[in-house]
Amino acid sequence: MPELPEVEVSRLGISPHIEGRQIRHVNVRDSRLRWPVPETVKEVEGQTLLNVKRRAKYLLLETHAGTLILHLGMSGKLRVVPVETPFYKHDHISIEFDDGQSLRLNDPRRFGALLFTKEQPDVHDLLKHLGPEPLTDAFHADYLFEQSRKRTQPVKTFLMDNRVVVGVGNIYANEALFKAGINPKRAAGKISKQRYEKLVPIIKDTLAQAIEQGGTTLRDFTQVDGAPGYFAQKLQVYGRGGKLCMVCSQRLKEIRLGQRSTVYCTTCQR
DNA sequence: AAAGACACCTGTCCGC
DNA sequence: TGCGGACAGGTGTCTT
Repeated sequence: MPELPEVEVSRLGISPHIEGRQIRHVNVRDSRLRWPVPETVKEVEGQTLLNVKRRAKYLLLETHAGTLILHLGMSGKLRVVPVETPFYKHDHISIEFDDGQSLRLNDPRRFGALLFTKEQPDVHDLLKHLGPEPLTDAFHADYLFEQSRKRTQPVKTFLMDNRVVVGVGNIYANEALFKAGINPKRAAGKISKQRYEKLVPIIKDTLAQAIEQGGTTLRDFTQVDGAPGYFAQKLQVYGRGGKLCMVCSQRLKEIRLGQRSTVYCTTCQR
């Protein structure tokens, strides 16, 4: 279920338990993820896990021998449990450490991925074309405005394009556009710089707040598994199609853009 | 070149 | 209660 906030919360949750530990064994219980899990993931066995980084929604587990690239897809979850803990259904990967703990990847839909690269991860095919991180200074209104010129696609699908900016998934695209008062169908190239100046901080705030909230409820990944913390955040439009707008009480409209459900207020969003 | 459709897969929910 | 169909937080790849 991860959007960027949940991936970041996952990173924060697992890293204190596994960073600095030696990897004893990579147990691939089911290699049928989005791409077949390659044999090369075994190259990290015996290595010390140096750190857990994140780029977009990819988690990067770095060792001196190379980096594991892990993606949670739509339904992936991570938890840290003692190696003797019985496997759950859909526990496809178990990375076992020298202290008797293991990192489990549970992913019912198997849209997630586990890959390995010896190179710097940012030159990997999956990562090299990614746009800026939304929470860094590289993502700013001038940049987004420039990228949007001549683009006729709806602003919502534009925001969800990883080459433009990473980490804005369906929930937060809906929420940010509502807060910014922008109709998600509006052509990205026809939106003024002023409106992008309003939108960009809203995207940053929305993601940052979600990380904070997830962090409070999902801090400890050694527990069974956490409820998605960011659902605690009040979602104003996502999942509320047909219900009343929390601002103006008009009925919220639900449409599909790029095959994704899109909810907005025809009064508040122009 | 850009935009949109499709594909991958399992679980859940809704209407009949 | 059972069954078919639609849908779900992502994203690479194919088709227009």
